[in-house]
Amino acid sequence: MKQITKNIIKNSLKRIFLYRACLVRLKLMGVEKVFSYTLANETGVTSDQVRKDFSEFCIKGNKRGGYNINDLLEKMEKLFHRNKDNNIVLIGMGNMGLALSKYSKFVQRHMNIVATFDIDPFKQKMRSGIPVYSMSRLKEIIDRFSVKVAIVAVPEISAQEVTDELIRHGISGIVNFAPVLLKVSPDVIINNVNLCDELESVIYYVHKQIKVNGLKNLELLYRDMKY
Amino acid sequence: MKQITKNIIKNSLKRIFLYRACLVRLKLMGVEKVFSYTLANETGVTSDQVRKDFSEFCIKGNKRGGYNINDLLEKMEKLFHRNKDNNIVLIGMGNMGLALSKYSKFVQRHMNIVATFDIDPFKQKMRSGIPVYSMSRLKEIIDRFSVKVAIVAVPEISAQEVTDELIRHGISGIVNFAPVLLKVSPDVIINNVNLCDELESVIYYVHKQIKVNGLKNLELLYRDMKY
DNA sequence: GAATTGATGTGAAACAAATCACAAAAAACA
DNA sequence: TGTTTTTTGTGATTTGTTTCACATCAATTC
Ligand SMILES: NC(=O)c1ccc[n+]([C@@H]2O[C@H](COP(=O)([O-])OP(=O)(O)OC[C@H]3O[C@@H](n4cnc5c(N)ncnc54)[C@H](O)[C@@H]3O)[C@@H](O)[C@H]2O)c1
Ligand SMILES: NC(=O)c1ccc[n+]([C@@H]2O[C@H](COP(=O)([O-])OP(=O)(O)OC[C@H]3O[C@@H](n4cnc5c(N)ncnc54)[C@H](O)[C@@H]3O)[C@@H](O)[C@H]2O)c1
Repeated sequence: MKQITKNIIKNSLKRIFLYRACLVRLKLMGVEKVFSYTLANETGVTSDQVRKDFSEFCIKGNKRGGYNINDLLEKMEKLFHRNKDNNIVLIGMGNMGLALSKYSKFVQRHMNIVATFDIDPFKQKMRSGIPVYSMSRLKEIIDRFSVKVAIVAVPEISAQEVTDELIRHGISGIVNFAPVLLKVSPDVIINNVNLCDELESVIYYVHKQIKVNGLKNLELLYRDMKY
Repeated sequence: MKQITKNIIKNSLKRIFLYRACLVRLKLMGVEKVFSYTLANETGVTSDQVRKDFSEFCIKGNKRGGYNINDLLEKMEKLFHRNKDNNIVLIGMGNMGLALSKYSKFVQRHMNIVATFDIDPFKQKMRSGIPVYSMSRLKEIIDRFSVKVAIVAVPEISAQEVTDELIRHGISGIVNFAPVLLKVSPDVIINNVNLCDELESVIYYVHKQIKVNGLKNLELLYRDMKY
């Protein structure tokens, strides 16, 4: 039986995001050049790891000269298709959907939520600048804005049905906030975000730490915390 | 240079959460017994993996008889300290904080947000049933409810300062929604949730898939999606 | 009650990821 | 110009994780 994924984000990709955030910060501070160990220090990984990660994504620096921040950022922009805008739709304008629709960082990173959708007629009005449509207009909007990626923030019970509809209309990547495992064909990318699990795992490690050694057993922690 | 962690959640622990969610569902449907391959099918992993994961957490079943769902759930409850309630504080009652404070699944899983905090006086009133306090009452509440875990949902710029204060008052685990790497001593558990990165990674894989082979190169995807 | 069947549990093997170690290249300096 | 220094880039090694393979046990069948 073949293993299907739940967590599509490779660690190397996650780290690339970390490096980039760090580069943006450094650039704002007027820094122009970094070495692998600069990034390593800032992000808590090793300098070897930084270079290996860059190597994996075919990012090259200058022997002895480190990396030019602008170059690096430009390469990353291209890698993540951030030269052009990415249009996103969001389904479910409840508590979570509303928060996400107001989040300005998405736009800053060229991820535009062009429209949101909800079955509840009371929610179908302009909220926080982004229009809230009824589900009947889903196909129209997806086509008009060439949307490929969607955020699912509907209740657990509706998530599969909404997903099926999205895929039918041409969506091929989904960030899913509902705590269910969506059943999709393997050419659709699903990234599940389960905040209960995130919180619970912290509780697990905190309790474990307290139990083992009154808040002080670092060795054991390190073993579990490595990834 | 030692590698510090960013992603504290081991995959085996994440999978245990998956299994549990599945068990709860099956129990509601009246099922009493599962085999490793039942869970495997439902969660998209292999049955070997299920058994190995259980083995790691010292969970035992019955030779040939599979696992009794009630037993299994009980063992997991204990493993995750869900027999007693876990009190949580939430800092930052903006868009994200508000959504989280209204999320009913936390309570269902015995994770109680006992109080929320904000510097903005306009937000310091009862909202959604949970009180919003000024930061001056942080220590009092943490002590009163023996809080060990906090959710940080303040802007990037304030996250480190808030974290330092939390730790000073005895918090030892944090779920952090601000897109910054918090600097803490290694006995504090930090779990960073970065929703921009989660969305962006989906975009990355979707674009890659399209580029490589007009939406059809599964082999390559599988390689990237494995974890 | 022996033989068969169908599951678990776990060492061994295969695979993947991270770390190490060092060659190569470029800058600095003598 | 030659030597030293510094940092990249990447094979080799180590460490960690998943998959495989099978011994083990318990239920079922004959
Ligand atoms: N609120 C949180 O902090 C939080 C945290 C983690 C996960 N989640 C998950 O995110 C999802 C949404 O949570 P929420 O708190 O915003 O819930 P909510 O009930 O506030 O909002 C859900 C929205 O989805 C809409 N909806 C329902 N069925 C729909 C359908 N078939 N098509 C379109 N829209 C539909 C509803 O009208 C509602 O507006 C849930 O699955 C929840 O488990 C929420
Ligand atoms: N809104 C989202 O969907 C979303 C998504 C991902 C990440 N985030 C992150 O979560 C955090 C909060 O986002 P948001 O959209 O809710 O922002 P927001 O501005 O709506 O809310 C932030 C809240 O924190 C309070 N605050 C500021 N400084 C504080 C301090 N020192 N102590 C206590 N409270 C303080 C503010 O008064 C405000 O109420 C940010 O770091 C953001 O990047 C938000």
